This record gives sequence, C-alpha cells and structure tokens, in this order.
Amino acid sequence: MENYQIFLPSISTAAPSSSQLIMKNSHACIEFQANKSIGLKLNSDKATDGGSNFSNFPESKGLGREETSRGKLTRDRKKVRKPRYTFQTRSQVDILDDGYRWRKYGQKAVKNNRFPRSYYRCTYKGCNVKKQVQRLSKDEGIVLTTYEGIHSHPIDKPTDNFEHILGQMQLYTPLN
DNA sequence: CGAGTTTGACCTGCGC
DNA sequence: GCGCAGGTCAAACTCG
Repeated sequence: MENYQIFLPSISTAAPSSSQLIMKNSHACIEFQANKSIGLKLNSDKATDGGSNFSNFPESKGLGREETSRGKLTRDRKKVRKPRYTFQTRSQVDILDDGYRWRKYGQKAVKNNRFPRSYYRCTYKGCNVKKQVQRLSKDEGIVLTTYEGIHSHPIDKPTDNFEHILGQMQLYTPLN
C-alpha cells in the first residue's frame, strides 16, 4: 500500500452523494466510490457502458415483492435500499478475495457490455450483504465490484489489504 | 451430503 | 400498453 487516499462524506443526510477512495500499490489499483443510494437519480441519459451506471439506484426498483404468480415468493424485502460501494479494480480475475464467503445467485448479460454481470450474496447467516461483479467492456482489465450493505460479522478468512479496506468502509459508512 | 454455481424464468420499473 | 433492462428466484447441477 503505497498510495492511499480517502475522500469520504461527512455522516449527514446532506452529504454529497458520492465519495472516493483510491488505493494503489505495485500490482493493483482500486478506486472506491460510495454512494448514498436513497432516491438518487444522477444520470439523465442512459449509460453507454454497463458499468458506468452504478450511481443510479432507484429506490423502489425490484423491491416490495411479497407474492407473485409463482406463489412461492413470500419474503418481505425491505423497501429501503442500502448504500452501495463500488470498487473499480484493475485485475485479471473477476473475483476479489475480500475474505468473505459469497454465493452466486445470478448472472445477467449487460447492455453494451460483452461481459456479464454476476450477482453474489454473503452466505453468513443473517448477513444480507450483496455484491455485483462486472468487467468493463471498454477496458477489460478493469473489474467493477459493487457492494450493497455492510457486513455484520467478522471476515471469514482475513486477507491482507481487504480487511483494511472493509474496516474503513464500516467506519465511514452512514447508517440507514 | 452440503455448499456453491449455472441458467432460464420471472418480476418490476422505466422510457417510448 | 409494450418492450427492454436490471435484479432475483429456484431447480438442476457440480464439486469437494
């Protein structure tokens, strides 16, 4: 960790909608963006790349489902979106080993991006943290990892730098 | 056998 | 209203 910058919002509802953390070392470059997701509508035009629209988090999208034609979906999803944090990582591998255990629950092709987006959920009991992993089509060396929510448990298998990063996230994350 | 992955179907919101 | 895109579910499958 040679170069470490943090730009984080004050913990206030009037805080700027995004912040950045940039980490660099000899083998990786990570750019971290935190967005308060509640009610944000930042881009008026459609993103040209599948990974560039992570700052758009309509509050109600895909939420509130209780029962459907399948008759199986009875979960009561919260209507409040958790904050999301996007890491932009230059890496040859899609999956950042952040020390937590994740279970993949979906993969989708993204418009204007030849790489699919993968959806993961933390497998720790009671931990509802999700993440999305996507490679940029215009620079396939860059992987966007979007975290949604805060882990409420210790890291399962601590790895060097990421424990630091995630610790910072929890320190600075505004609570809902 | 349990945990994790794959993948098609389904649901919802949004733009036209 | 319709189609598209994003997000999620869950059965089937794979792997250790």
